[in-house]
Amino acid sequence: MAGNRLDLNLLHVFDTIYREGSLTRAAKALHLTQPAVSHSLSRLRDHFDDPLFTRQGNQMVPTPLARRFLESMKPGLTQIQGAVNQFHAFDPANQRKTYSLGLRDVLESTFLPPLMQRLYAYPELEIASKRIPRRDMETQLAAGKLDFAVDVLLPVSNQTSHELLRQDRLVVLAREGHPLAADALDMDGYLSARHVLVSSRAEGPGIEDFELSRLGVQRSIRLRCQHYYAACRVVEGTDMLLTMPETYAQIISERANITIMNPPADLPSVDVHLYWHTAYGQEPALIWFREQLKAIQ
Amino acid sequence: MAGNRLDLNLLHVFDTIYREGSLTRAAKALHLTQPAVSHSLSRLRDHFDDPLFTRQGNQMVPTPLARRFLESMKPGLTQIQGAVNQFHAFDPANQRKTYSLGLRDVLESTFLPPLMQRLYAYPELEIASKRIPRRDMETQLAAGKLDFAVDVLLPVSNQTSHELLRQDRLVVLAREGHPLAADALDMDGYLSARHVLVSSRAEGPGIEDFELSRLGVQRSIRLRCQHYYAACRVVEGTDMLLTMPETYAQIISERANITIMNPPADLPSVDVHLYWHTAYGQEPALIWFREQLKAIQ
DNA sequence: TTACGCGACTGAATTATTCTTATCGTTTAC
DNA sequence: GTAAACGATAAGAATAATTCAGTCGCGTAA
Repeated sequence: MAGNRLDLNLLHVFDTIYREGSLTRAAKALHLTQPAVSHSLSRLRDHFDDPLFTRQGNQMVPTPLARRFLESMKPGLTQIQGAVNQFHAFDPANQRKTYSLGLRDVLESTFLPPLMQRLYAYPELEIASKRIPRRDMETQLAAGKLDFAVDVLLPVSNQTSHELLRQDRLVVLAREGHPLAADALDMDGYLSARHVLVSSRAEGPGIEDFELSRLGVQRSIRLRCQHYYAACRVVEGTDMLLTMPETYAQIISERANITIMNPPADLPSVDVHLYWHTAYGQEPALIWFREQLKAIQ
Repeated sequence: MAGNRLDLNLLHVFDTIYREGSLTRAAKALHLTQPAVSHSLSRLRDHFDDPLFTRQGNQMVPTPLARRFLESMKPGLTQIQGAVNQFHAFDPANQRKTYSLGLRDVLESTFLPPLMQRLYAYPELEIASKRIPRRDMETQLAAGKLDFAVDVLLPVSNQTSHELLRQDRLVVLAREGHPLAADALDMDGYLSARHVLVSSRAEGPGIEDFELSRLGVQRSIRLRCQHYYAACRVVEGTDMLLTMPETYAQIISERANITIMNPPADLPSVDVHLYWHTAYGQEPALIWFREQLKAIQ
């Protein structure tokens, strides 16, 4: 590469050194020898006039400039790799690939265990789950910082595609031996109890409350908290009821003294959708991953 | 480059051939010889197993696959170039750079003329203005398809930065010789007339109507349309009034038989903001451009 | 139709770059 | 304290890219 323009292939090397924290390991990952990587690094150092990585103990620690640089070039590199791979089949058994997922807390517990079980056969694949604010979901997908996001139905621009992954029925949880758990739960019983509401928002009703008010009734919410797990602990120790999605309820109830009951009326289901950037979603590696996600339902 | 991984430097060549539509011109732009570019192209052809560009007459036309590929890799390439340039000063006089702006129709007329006048001294710079739906603004900024967007104040995620560019006062327009134009416009006069409302939305009041209803009055809107220019033509030919931002009103009134009046009450001003992606905005070329935009106020 | 010129392609030789092998100096861990 | 691990460096080898020279195809003009 003539001129002062940076050799783009060095970006791969830079990214790998950053990820591996070692020239030797980076060399192995790149199928090169250690001196080759060392030379590439020195070329990068010349270009940026900065050491980029300093040796501390037995790992190469990035300098602040290196951090800033990676931060701003990594999404672009991911996109380019995706664009290039678009025209070649994806081989999950041999190709290394990191998928980054946006999952809200509850979904981590319901999705990751079966997903990792399924992906265990592919040791080269790596999953990174992040919790991101809803408002940032689309921009992160568009910026290439996130491959997929899983969430309830949200309004999105047409640059973002989505697909229904799972419809989760709402069920009611009570402690084992709860007086209302003896028979099928009816509306009078449901309304006579005190309730826990789990919501990430600071105020406003839950989706089940919308349906209840449509039926002309109202329940008495005595606790509002952010996590279902905490709510279940409360339910375990009191006579309060908790209304929540069935899948996660099943998982929690396995290790808790909790009974799951059908709700006293037809409540709306929680629709869990998979989101991805329309254009980047053409990449075979991402198409393959979508299939895996759908298969674990 | 060993292995089957694509040499990333070829992407620059690909992009340039695409842009120039000719190997010879691409070679000049890249400071290479024509056969060098030809060789690079044949390497790309091997990799993609596709001609990518076919000669038609005296220009190289991209194949459908080439189009698809450019579409998906161009944003990433732009981002990477930005990330690399981040650490080197920007020289607007000699460096080639294309800025892509998201402008809504009205803003094109108010921004582009003074902007291009200011940028005329820099022949290497290129501006592309696009109209994009509001909902897509953030994702396009995040995807690197847009460098800047200019619009009224909108809710954005913290990945998008914004800055107030200009506060535009609302004024009232009437045809020259309109009976109400003889004296200063008072509220009784304003309300006695029929009004045109310009809005990109299909329904709902304008911002001036919010203020009027706060004052306990309501005006009579008889026409709702999408463009101020069309609305002015209507105003020119009738006794209807139009309330709109002053800057654009000044521009239109120069070539129309229209009088500009102060509104009969303090109306809220239209705040025009400049938006950009927080991370990419660190690039010197973009910082420089922001300065230019602010300077033309 | 033919001649001319432009622009893309090809091949061989040269040049330049990048990789590898071998070795050294540090640092870390046992 | 010693061995192992890791990154930097030097010199030679291999590879890849560039240039030069020439061919071919196509469009344009005589």
